[in-house]
Amino acid sequence: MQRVASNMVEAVPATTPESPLLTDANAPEHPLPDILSQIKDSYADLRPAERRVADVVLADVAFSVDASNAEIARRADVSEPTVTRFCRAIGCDGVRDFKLKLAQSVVVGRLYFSTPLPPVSDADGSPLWNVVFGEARNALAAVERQVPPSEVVKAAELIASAHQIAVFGLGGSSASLALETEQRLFRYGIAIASHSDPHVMRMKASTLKPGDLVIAISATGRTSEVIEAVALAKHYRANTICITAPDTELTKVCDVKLTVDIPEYPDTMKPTASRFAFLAIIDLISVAAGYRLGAPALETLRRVKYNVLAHRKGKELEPLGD
Amino acid sequence: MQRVASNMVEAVPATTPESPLLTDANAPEHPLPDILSQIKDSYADLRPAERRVADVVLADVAFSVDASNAEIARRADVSEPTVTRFCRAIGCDGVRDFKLKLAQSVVVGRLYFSTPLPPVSDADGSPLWNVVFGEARNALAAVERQVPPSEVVKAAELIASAHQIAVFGLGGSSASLALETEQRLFRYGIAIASHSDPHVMRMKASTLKPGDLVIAISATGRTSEVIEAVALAKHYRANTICITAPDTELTKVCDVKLTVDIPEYPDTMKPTASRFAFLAIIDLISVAAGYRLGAPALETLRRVKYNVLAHRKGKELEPLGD
DNA sequence: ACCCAGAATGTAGGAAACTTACACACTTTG
DNA sequence: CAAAGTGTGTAAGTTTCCTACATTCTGGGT
Repeated sequence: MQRVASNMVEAVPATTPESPLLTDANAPEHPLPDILSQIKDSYADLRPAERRVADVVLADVAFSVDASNAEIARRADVSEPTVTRFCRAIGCDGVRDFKLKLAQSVVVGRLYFSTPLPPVSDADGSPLWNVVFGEARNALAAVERQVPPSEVVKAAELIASAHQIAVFGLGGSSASLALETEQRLFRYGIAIASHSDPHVMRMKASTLKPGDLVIAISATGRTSEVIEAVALAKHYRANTICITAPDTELTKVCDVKLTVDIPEYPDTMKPTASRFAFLAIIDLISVAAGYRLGAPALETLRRVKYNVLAHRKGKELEPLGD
Repeated sequence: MQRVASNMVEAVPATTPESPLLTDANAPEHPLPDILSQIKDSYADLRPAERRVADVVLADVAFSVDASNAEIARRADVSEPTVTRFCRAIGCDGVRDFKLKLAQSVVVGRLYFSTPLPPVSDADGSPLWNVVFGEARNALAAVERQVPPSEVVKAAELIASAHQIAVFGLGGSSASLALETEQRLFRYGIAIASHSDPHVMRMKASTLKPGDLVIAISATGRTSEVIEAVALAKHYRANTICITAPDTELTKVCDVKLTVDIPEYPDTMKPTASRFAFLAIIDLISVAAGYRLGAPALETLRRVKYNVLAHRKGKELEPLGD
């Protein structure tokens, strides 16, 4: 069943699927809409003409906020009702509601790029700082609440008992998080390698055997290359762990799912706060795995640390940082 | 002279007093509205009936955003045109425009308040969790307290004006943070590359010229390879920024020093929490650099982000990596 | 005290934006 | 190759908002 008949849609007021994104209990009022994401999410369900509308909106959000139904329709080369239907399809009450939400979603972007760098004040006020730190904290809190310790323990067990581990992450943040995971775990004497090239990922995946493990990292959970590589690994009976957003494609092909939903101010321009959350998850599983490995890991760690220190002309004791 | 005759107002299209808040020439489009303040500011100039409207709006912003002209009029016990006039009086084009800006102001307000901070969850978790999260939070707080915005701004200026940028980070965390920095900044269309091989670092450093920039990342601030490479870069008159611990060797060879001292619980198993701090610093400088670069960066970023959502198979809008 | 300018506000008609209902065109399938 | 069904546009509502004008109120001058 693809989608309900359009007639039905027009008749029924609007079931309001209620974006599952932000189902937080203590949400302030409106759970701060992320229309742009909603558009992207429902893009697959849209009909051709509606997609043209989506393209127009995504291509020039600023225009769409001010434009009227008719103007958008003209630019997308569709009829006005199609625009209305588009708005409904992505979960709004109508064009007005849509434009309102769209207007709200561009605010965050303005904040980041309203050229004069608003309050440069050294004091406290700058909303920029508030947002960066606030979201980082929220991300941590989200992990704390949403990631069940039992899953972390499961992940640690898989890590501790794996013959070898492959970490997959594609694109900016995920790639560096994958690298970070590798760096954390190899210190325990684990055979681990991170990959951020789709081809290499697939090649690696097809070499895996039972007892091997894949850790997949994706902020969106929809990166098809990663999903395919993981599915491939699974086909060869390797175990799979994902660190991603909940209820996404990626979670479906993984044994252990470490997921967080980060309530975030939606803005494409802004660095995503999920990196903080994922970093925390990586810490959790590596610490847990470290303890799980017990003595051998400790010994390895000690040796690594010793050599690092020695190499540094043995100045002082340091955390295993760099 | 109190205010112009209302007839005049209705005749003249709208002089648009142009909010003096953000009078930047090359502001993207709209200067991010703060209607609530505008209402309060112009309250004195309002006519009695309009003030009733202002009261109603201020008393229940959420209602006003959704309500129609008529509903607001009824609640304020005035006629619809009065509501329209009120909107004009505070500098909007009309009721529609007013509601749009009001909706945006609500978001802006939330940004300022930031972190309603969800109740920091209980302490019953395992000590492992408490340590990981506790230290991550401490790290963020340390950045907030110790890193002066002025230094961040200086760093952003250097980044924005650099011909090319090299990021140096050696070893586990620093290498992935360097990669992360590269990923964040290249989105602005900056020529940037990260390096985590000592030899390559030195080679790169010796190719630098005045106007180029090095960003050095080190948790300890004592990684000799990095320090030497930075010194080499400095010898060739490149600018240098470091992200590291305060008062270390590395800071001595850098122009802009972004340092934090993270008090850590010494546990060999636990990865250093400074990574959270450094990640936050990277966010800050990249956001600030985005501001500094202004419109061109915005456009580049928009293109990147838009194209990252590829229309693959003409079907789904999916991310090309995260 | 009265009247009159002019400001303040409401009323009503009309314009614009948005929505609904329906019809036509184009697929898909038996 | 028809029949069912889906997708989209046309045209006619409906709501929402705005303009023009009428009315009421206010304050000052005589």
